[in-house]
Amino acid sequence: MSAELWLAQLHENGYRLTDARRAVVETVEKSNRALTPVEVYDMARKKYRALGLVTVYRTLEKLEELHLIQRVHQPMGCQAFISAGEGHQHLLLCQNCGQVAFFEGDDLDVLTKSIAKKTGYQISEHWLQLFGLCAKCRAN
Amino acid sequence: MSAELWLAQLHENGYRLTDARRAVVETVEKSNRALTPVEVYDMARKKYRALGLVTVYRTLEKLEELHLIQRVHQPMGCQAFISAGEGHQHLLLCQNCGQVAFFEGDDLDVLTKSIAKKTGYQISEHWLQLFGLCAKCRAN
DNA sequence: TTTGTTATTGAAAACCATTATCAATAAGTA
DNA sequence: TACTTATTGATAATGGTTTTCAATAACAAA
Repeated sequence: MSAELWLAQLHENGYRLTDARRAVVETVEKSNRALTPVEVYDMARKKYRALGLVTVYRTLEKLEELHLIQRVHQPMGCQAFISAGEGHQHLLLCQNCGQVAFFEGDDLDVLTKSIAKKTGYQISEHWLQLFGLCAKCRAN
Repeated sequence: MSAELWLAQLHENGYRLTDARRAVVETVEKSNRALTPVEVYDMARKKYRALGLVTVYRTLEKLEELHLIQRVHQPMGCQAFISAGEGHQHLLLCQNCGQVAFFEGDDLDVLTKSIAKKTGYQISEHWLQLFGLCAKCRAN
């Protein structure tokens, strides 16, 4: 997925293409780690100085609505966003540099069914997130 | 774990036992769903009217520090706390009534190792959370 | 028990992230 | 090119959380 495709998606859904949105989209789409609204603001302003923080919030809101980005939950906070993986994916976070990797892995069905049986719950969703060190950080 | 044990833990760690803390501890320890600071405040004030919201925040902070409670992450927010399970446990949340159930299940080792191999990450932690309907809510 | 030290308290103020308001602007269409 | 209206950034408002501070009360020691 490139920034152009994200912009096309926005346009297809009736949103206008503006310099502010272009700057935000290019920033978030390119990042391999989760960014907070303020981080996006700081970075995107290098592309478009007049950008306002409020517009960052509004644009992130729309990108999340279109499932182009997703919120990342971490012990230190849950305000950061990363470009969303395609289909059902889980996250793997580097605790040192913050880099995010995606992985598929629905070997959870067995576990899920066993838990459903034990607890009487009807399970419809799951969140799985792994934490560790990426190859680069592990080397240092 | 009873409220008395939580209070004992606080005392052992050099914290004083006060009516405010007793009210907060009894409220949180008894709940089978995650509570936000304001919810704790409202509920605990029925036991101790003079309680201040600030004290709720401070007490929750200490309980978390002692691993007696843990933060619960949900799509709608991540400010709520529930009494922590013993040892390594995962959460199962009812999307209707909010009831929380714990389960163990470290069948994740196989998955974790496979992901580590594929991605080059060294994995040290994982978060797993299931969502669904509890038996009672499923019946209605 | 009484006393003294000091952690704890609640109220108020400060803080910070997020959201709402609003007039000016500019995107997209006819 | 002109027109409609979504979008913008600045400002203000909001709401949750944290800090400040003087008064209080827990609890250890006498």
